[in-house]
Amino acid sequence: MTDRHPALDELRQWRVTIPKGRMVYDESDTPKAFYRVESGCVSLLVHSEDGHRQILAFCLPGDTFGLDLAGARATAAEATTASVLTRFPLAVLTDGGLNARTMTGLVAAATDMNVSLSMHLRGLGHVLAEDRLMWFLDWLADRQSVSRHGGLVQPPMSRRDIADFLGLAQETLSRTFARLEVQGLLRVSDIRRLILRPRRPTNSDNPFRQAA
Amino acid sequence: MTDRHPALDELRQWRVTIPKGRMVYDESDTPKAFYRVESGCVSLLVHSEDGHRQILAFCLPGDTFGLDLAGARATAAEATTASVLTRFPLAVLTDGGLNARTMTGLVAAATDMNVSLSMHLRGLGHVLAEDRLMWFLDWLADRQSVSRHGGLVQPPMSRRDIADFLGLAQETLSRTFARLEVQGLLRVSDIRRLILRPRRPTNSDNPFRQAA
DNA sequence: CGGCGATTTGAATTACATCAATCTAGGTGG
DNA sequence: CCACCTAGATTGATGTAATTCAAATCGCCG
Repeated sequence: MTDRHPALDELRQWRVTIPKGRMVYDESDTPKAFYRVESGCVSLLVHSEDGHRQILAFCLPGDTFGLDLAGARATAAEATTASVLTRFPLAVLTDGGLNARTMTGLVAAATDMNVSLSMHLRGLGHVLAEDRLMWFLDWLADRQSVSRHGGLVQPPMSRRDIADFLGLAQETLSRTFARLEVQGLLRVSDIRRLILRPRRPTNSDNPFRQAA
Repeated sequence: MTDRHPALDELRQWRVTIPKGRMVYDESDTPKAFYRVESGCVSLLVHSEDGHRQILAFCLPGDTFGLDLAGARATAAEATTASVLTRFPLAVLTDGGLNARTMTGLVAAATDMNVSLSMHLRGLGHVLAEDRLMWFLDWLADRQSVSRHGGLVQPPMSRRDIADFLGLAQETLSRTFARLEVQGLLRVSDIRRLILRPRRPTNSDNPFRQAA
């Protein structure tokens, strides 16, 4: 899981440790490297001129991000929690001398991000805040492989981050959490420890996310 | 513009013509090829079990789509207007024998889609329907290079498609068009011919979208 | 223990979705 | 060529869910 694209290991690389809140890169920076999350959580986000904050993706262990070929970053990347990353200089792409397997790994890393962004767009398709939040929690549960571990989910990010990810006001998110708890879909053991009620067995083992 | 990644031309390929409304591929299909739009418009979309339709991306001439490495398509692709596509079999990725330039082109095509999806997520960050619609129209104007051509924009897609792209009800979209026209931001010459009021010159020539 | 940011709660407002009906345009066939 | 038909688009009325502003509470860190 943490090494979804082992072909990348052949690239020049090194570990970097990012403290919570630190930016990995900023919007409009010139891309110099891409990264793989080893531990922690990094969010890709943009700031509108009107102060609005929108998180495009949460990158969890195993995810690759920052593989941008344009002249400037379209998003910023910020450590949501203290994180350890593997840094791959982008220069390898122009240097040449890469074997086919590695190049395929790069394409795979890029398309993985596509899948992630597509899922997000799909999640925002939900009109009701409750549906959006449940969708998010299901996603997180899948990523943390807690489908059958008693439903304990531990969001590594703040409520504000979740709100900015789901396109909701913080207050709305807070109220939605409360409403889901009343409905018995969820129990907030701690602000970062949630217990999901087991989902109905229908397509619990979805064939499409198996090899993801 | 239509040949943003000329390296791909070295791949095995052929032209296909898709009539309006025809699916290029469906959700959960096994990916066999990826495509470049030569003319027309293709939308990438998903259908929720509750009947909700969400368009993730409009692919216009020059855009590449369908470069999926997973075992199944995450989205469907449907011709919004009659379209001509170039079809590239995905087998080339496993066959090997690709030169570095072509592989880089593939990575570039994949990251282009990332940019497109990111822009969309950013657009959905707008809370007000008016802002979302203006963002969409600005995007379309950019893609049609009409910044300085008198502001004529010709959306190739229906109102329903725009609504499903922006996550709005069709009725809301219709009312929002009307409201923008009242405010003088827009004139609806014809349902598929809009005239945008020139934007304030502030960052009209944004350095970041120069080389797209 | 104190303080500041994060989160929650409350009240009022507003924008959007929904349901329903009307209107328009494009296409077909007589 | 025109009447008809249907899908797409608009308009209206109404309910509701989310935003906003404001204040209280919680919780972490020093």
